[in-house]
Amino acid sequence: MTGSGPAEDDAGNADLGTVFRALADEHRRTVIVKLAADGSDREHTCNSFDLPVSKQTQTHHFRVLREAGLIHEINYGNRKGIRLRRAEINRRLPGLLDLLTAERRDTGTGGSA
Amino acid sequence: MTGSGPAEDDAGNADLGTVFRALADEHRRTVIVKLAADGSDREHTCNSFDLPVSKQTQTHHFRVLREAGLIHEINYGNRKGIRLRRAEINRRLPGLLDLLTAERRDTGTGGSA
DNA sequence: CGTGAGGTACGATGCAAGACGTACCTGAAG
DNA sequence: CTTCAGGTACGTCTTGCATCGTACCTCACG
Repeated sequence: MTGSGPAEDDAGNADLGTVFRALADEHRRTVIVKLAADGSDREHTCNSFDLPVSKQTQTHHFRVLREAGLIHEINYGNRKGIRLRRAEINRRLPGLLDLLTAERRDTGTGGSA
Repeated sequence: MTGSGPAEDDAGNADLGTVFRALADEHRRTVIVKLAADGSDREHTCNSFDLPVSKQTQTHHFRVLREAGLIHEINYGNRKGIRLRRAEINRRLPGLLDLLTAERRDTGTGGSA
């Protein structure tokens, strides 16, 4: 079903270790959360995430997320589109996106229960 | 004083990064999966996991899992009990244990449409 | 008290990962 | 073609982490 994605996106085989390792980084988690919070699967630009790191490092993070099967990277030459693989994630890892978005909503609560 | 001290175990404040980093390791994931597969919250001994690492490394892994709020370590002096914090996990991270156990069951499927 | 198994603490080591600098590529705008 | 912004590739530095070695602690057993 990965119609648009040829061979570079077939990271649907990534194991849990790869996914957790990708999501262990706060910057990468921020990307996924913003993507998931959008609700739509439309493409985002890299700048829309405001990551406080250099361009090279951003490229690295997006690569890790792609290899973990969490996002698609649509290459337009001198521009790039980032798209959440929501369907695949919900199929292989149901509840994962809920965990991520819930964490962000709960940030700062501090109150037990 | 590692006994019933609650302060050291209140890792319910551990953020998602700590949890994902803990679960990124295969050995630690194995521990949680075996604990979750048991169904009961009874204590397990460290030897029941058959981790292919030295004792010191096992101590390290259990420490990481404890600091991530995933397990309790009951200290009996010269022996230790490991107990899954199922209730807290399901409350703060609902679906997480399902992700872990599903991965183990799904291993080897690889049936991509 | 001595012995032994289980566990921990501290240090060292080897490897993976995050971050950046430099250089280069790609496409749009002039 | 030149310029410029966005992206990438490679090398490097630094940090973090998994692992083990050595030494020490704790309790049960005799």
